[in-house]
Amino acid sequence: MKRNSRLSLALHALGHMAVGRGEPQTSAHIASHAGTNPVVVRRVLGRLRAAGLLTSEKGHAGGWKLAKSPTEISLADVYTALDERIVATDGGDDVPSCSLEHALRDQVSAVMESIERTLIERLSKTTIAEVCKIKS
Amino acid sequence: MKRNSRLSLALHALGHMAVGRGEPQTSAHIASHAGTNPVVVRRVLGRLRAAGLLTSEKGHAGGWKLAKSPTEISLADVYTALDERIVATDGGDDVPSCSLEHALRDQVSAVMESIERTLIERLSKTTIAEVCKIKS
DNA sequence: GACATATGCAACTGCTATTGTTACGTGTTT
DNA sequence: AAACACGTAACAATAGCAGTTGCATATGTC
Repeated sequence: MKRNSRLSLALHALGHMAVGRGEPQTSAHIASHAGTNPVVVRRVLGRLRAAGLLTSEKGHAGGWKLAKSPTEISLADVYTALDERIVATDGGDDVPSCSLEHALRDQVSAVMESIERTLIERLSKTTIAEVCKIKS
Repeated sequence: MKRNSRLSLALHALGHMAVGRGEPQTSAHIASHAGTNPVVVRRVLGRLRAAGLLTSEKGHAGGWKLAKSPTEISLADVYTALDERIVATDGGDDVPSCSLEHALRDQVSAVMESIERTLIERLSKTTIAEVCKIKS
């Protein structure tokens, strides 16, 4: 896989759950279709569960299910659940040295933050249901 | 440094040039203030020069200068000059395996592309001059 | 209870992208 | 000629992830 694979994998997994309504999807199943490893799937989905987007069950007939309706899960939910901060560089905390550099750094990170917010706002306008309008 | 350092470094460098009007900034000067290496600075600024955003001069009193006014350089110019595609994953060309997976992949990349466009549109609304409204 | 199944988690390996560094060439000014 | 600054190639060091293995835990079936 390549960059941004966490977000991509998460969306794929959510897609599987949204399409196969009700029946829990196992990490092994998702992994085989996504061309990756079950452990990797669990790692990513674990974050989404921590954010309350889905639930998991152990044992027979276990697996992963959506915690909400696909129409209630936005891409922003997924993005933030994964702690992705694509644009903004969270705190490069080295000494500001000169004051001009300090001011510059502040300006730059302010703009980055602003853009990050714009990105999340855009993401919040698309739901999992829309991404998976394939057969729904 | 950390991730996304190219964009950040580029903005810092452009900031220095915008503030120190006229006088060319050397890569060594920028590097020391940005806490990195002159060669790294040249690597990044070389791309911006290729995009026509700035010029460089060799020899005594040489260095880097803006090719346009700070008000004419948008963040989108910098972003595209660096060939950054933060959101979209350009062509993960592995076999689609099952058709559902194929459709899902298409949907996801379509959304990603859309978001990338939104991001660039947002970036085009901010200029270097605005980022450096420190003392202008 | 025994067993199969599936998640939870930790530790380790390996790969890849990027940064940092050194070295040397080229052009420019004094 | 000498100092200066960019241009570029080559290499080392690093960091972030994906991938893998192994084992513990929980759950349903027989």
